[in-house]
Amino acid sequence: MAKPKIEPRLPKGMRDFLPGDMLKRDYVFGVVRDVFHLYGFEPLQTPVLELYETLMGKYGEDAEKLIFRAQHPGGKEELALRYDLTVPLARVVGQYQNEIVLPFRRYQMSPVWRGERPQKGRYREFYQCDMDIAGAVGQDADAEIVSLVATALRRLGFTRFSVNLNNRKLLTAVGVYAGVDGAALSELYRSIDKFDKIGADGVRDELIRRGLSAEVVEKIMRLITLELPRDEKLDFLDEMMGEIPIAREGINELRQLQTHLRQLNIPDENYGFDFTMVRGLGYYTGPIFEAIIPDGGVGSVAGGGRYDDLVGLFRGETIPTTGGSLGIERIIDVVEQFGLFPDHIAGTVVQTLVTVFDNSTRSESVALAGELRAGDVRTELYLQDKPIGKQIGYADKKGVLIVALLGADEIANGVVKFKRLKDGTEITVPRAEAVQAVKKLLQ
RNA sequence: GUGGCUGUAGCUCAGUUGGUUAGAGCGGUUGAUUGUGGAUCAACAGGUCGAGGGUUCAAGUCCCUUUAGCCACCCCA
Repeated sequence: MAKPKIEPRLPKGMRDFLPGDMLKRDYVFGVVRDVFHLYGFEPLQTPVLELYETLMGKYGEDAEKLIFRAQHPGGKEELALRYDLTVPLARVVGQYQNEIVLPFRRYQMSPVWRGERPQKGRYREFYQCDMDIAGAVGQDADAEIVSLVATALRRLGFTRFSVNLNNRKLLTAVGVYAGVDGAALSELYRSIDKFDKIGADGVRDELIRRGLSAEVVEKIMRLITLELPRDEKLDFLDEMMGEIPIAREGINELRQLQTHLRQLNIPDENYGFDFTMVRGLGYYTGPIFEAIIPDGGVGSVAGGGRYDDLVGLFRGETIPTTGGSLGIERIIDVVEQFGLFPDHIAGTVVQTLVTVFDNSTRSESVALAGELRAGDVRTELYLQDKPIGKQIGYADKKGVLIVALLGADEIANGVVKFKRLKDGTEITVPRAEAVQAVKKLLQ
């Protein structure tokens, strides 16, 4: 074999999805899309490229170093690949004030790009599945998002999962309670967020290392590591911090959220409170959530929360907004890991391969393929000149369920023979009944 | 940005304290079998051993540099 002139390879952190992968991905995207529609969310698509200035100043300094710049020679606009779907949404809500009626529910399933060092489960191009409601203040809106996430996970076949709830306002209150604010507060969040990874002792050590007094650290630890039944956690927080206005606000919001989730019939075991859960993005202002699948080994599979100030950056007024994102790449991994793909997601879309015996029968095979397609049978016509055994072998390797055999004998008798490969069943039927016969064999 | 591991056939990988012509499995092609696949058997094709430099009589193997990939940290989905 001659060495190819160009070595085939991908840019760092990019992936190809071969047909077998795509069929699985399309299935997951399809389930999720149906759930979006079920909850009344409308599709939105925005360009891959945004003006650089649209993206700047939204994600924080570190994140912005990861934004891909995009330019063509002589280009006058400063362009960049979108970093997420939330900022484009905010731009859209600011830009189409005549067309968009609030509250605006939209979803978007699209790739985003980040110039990070790739590693397991992290790529430079990956899909996000975002749903957001712009222009809704109440916790009924937050509950819609959480409920949607729970429904999507259920429909994908997960039963044991938990949506963990917290509130940015409570985290702020913890800071007040502990006498920490400003930059030290975000450091504090960062440490608390590591709770899952390094445990209570690890967090305690880190907080002390950050210069907090032992007394303050103990106060914080007691608050965030509550080992209480869910329904008592908020009461306890209320007792401890109820005097702090922002805490009272946060607690009330979570109470309302919980009430709405009950009304929406979300099973009790599928949500709970976790006051160590922080969420990275800086723009959250109210209730936040993260969905975890036990034993999934991938961290959270969905997350989101309320961010009341972001959209206002693109519009003269504040538009309270809440939303979330399904970690679709991780979800696909876990669906695979748990074996939750339905049987009909096979390695091919082809239901029937029409074989060609030789050039004298080719036109009849072509005609048969046309007839099967007219009958809505997904049909591939064999395109090379090879022995019939090779053609059947090709179908078998590819995972095609049925082959159509149409030789001189069959043509002379006006019939066609179908063979189901998994069990070798063969039936011969008149041409007029071909579609019917295939559909029967497929069952 | 920091650290660790790994680069040998299309893919997954062996390759001994340095020693003659670098191997296996899978995959590919052809045939045993010109109207019937999976199994088996046989044959064939396919390699500047990531790149560059060094040590040595001799380097896939040892040393240095470099590059790419993977993993962990940071951060995040």
